[in-house]
Amino acid sequence: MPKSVTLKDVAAKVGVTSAAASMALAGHERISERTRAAVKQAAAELGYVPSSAGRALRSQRADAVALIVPNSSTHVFGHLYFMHVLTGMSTAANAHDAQVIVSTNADTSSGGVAYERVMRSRTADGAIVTSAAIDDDHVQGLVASGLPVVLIGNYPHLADAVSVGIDDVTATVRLVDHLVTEHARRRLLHVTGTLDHQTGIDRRDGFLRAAAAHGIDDASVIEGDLSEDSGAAAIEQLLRERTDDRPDAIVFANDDMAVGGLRVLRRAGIRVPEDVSVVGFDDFGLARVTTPGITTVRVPAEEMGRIATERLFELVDGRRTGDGHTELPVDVVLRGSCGCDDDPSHPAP
Amino acid sequence: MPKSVTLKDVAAKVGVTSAAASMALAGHERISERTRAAVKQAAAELGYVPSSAGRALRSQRADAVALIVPNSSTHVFGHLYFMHVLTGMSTAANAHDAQVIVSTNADTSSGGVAYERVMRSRTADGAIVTSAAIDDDHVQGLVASGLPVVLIGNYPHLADAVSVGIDDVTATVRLVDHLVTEHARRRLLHVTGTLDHQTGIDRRDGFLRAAAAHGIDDASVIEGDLSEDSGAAAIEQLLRERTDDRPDAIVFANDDMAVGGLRVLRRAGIRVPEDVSVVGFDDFGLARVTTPGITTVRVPAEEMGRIATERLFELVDGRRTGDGHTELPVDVVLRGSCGCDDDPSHPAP
DNA sequence: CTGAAAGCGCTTACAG
DNA sequence: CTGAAAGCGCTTACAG
Repeated sequence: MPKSVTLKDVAAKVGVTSAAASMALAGHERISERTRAAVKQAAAELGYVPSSAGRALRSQRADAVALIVPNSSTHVFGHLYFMHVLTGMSTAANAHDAQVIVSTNADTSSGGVAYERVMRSRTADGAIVTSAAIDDDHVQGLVASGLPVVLIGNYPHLADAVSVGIDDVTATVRLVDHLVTEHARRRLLHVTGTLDHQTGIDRRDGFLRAAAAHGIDDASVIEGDLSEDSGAAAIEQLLRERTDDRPDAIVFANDDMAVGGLRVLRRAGIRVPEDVSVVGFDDFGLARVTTPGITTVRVPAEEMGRIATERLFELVDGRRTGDGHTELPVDVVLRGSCGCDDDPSHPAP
Repeated sequence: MPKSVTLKDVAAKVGVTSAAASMALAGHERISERTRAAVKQAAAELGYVPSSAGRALRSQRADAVALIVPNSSTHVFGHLYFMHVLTGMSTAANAHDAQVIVSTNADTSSGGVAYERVMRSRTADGAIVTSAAIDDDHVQGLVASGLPVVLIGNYPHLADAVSVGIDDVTATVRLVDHLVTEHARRRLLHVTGTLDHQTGIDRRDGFLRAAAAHGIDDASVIEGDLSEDSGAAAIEQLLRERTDDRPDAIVFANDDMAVGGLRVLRRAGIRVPEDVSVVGFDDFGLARVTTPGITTVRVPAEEMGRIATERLFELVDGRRTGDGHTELPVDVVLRGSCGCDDDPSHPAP
């Protein structure tokens, strides 16, 4: 049982009131230097640490920010993406002496419970929401309520929200440009992400727009759900339904699906990149490790988490009004799966 | 600005005191059923959610548990391992209506700040500590202080700690047994993990013990640090220093290093598994995705996180005394890198 | 200038 | 049985 050392204990040891001790620790002018030093020493000796509950109640501030993850399914939660976002959040939160809370819905049925509880119980001063579906009412509600919220991603229908994201359309256009220009691919297939998320729509639109710009009007699209299995299923469907005139380039909306697709292609004896180019999206770790490595777009998830959290503190501190979108640049990472040389250098130790 | 709805607001709406409203919401007998219903309805209408600070201050309980990650380096933090542990923690914490706090040291120099602050500020009722080094004084201090702490891993020198882990020695023995018995490998190399962590020592000891049991007395060992690069560096060293009598089986202390090693072997034109068998440890995601897939030990990280958190709540609630180790079973997962058939089935959707 | 009360939101132990 | 005070730990606004 931790006998919590309270401010009163520190004060008693020095012989002042707890109010005085509080001011002394805060370095307040009105406390004599002598007393300040004595209080600080007593606090150190007793191992005093302010009670977060007491401080929070008094200051109406939790000194904590929450990461809200809409669906807690292992599929989504297991994603390296969240680890990167969380790392970025931690960096920013540490700089502000704030805690990071991770909030998940236990099951999908419980809907917005994680949202509501974290926010209104004032357990956190604000929240980062990522991977929210376009029609997720809870996000709408949160943003509309005026609570400090920063979204990661693009939410064109929530114009007055603060958000941080990348340009999925342009990034996908660059992938397609590369396939057409550098590798002379023209029979294009796109396996989409979840189309109830803006990223899914944007990457598909980028694909279609780029194909059209190159005068390719028979580009095809299969719907996926970002899981490795759905990537595999899409390619199985392709091989089953189209025995000739198969694509010579496949643009997967993320690396997980590309991994599943590569597996099916390999089993079918179709060579990558000789017979078909493959590209993915994300570069959170998988794409570097497959054979061949997957050409992809590197999404700066950690930086997104960090910047989103900085924006959130600006909001919480009232240093910023409640709108504005920050767009981060992305890089296309060329590896073997598109037909480029697989990066022969190995990362410096 | 979130105009927090307080218990007083709810009480005022119904015309009772906030004390009465509190009891009504708690379903206390002494409040008439009629009033109870009225209060509950008012609370719902106003969107009342209890203030976590008020409740925490009063009840001396934060209803939160912390995951303490000793070194925040991206290398460690980025690991899928933590995501799995965090998922398990969330499951258990949700069941107890508690929040999950992730606490990291901003930089390695700041030592035990994350430990001390989280715990003594009573921001969390207890903590899970994972991946702590053997000589980490902070862990010792935490455990000794009597605060509720559950460790993930094996800490033989902290006999009175509550911990959850696997048997790394036996698991590694099983890997070696497989290589020797099924694939007739006898020229064995082990690339270790970090030897200031018990897992590193245990996996090395398991390797050496199993080799000896098979009458192999020239098994060799190279020290690694669990990073992909150190796996690559170990194999580069091997190829440089030993031009003949090279190993026919390499046991990496984790999958990340095995990935780095596979890359170097492939560039050197050495075939896996024909020329050399490779096995790893962890199975957090990478091992399934390489070509060939990596034979490995599946560490039940999510379950470890879940069970550790359940133990922690037992400790916090006083339902358990402060010692005892829970050992979880592990499975060896056979894939192509050891010489077994690469799993031809693909996971059911 | 300094001492000590008030009050953040909550719930339980006490007084009536 | 029920009303309302007390107090968790903190810090600021107020009284002296």
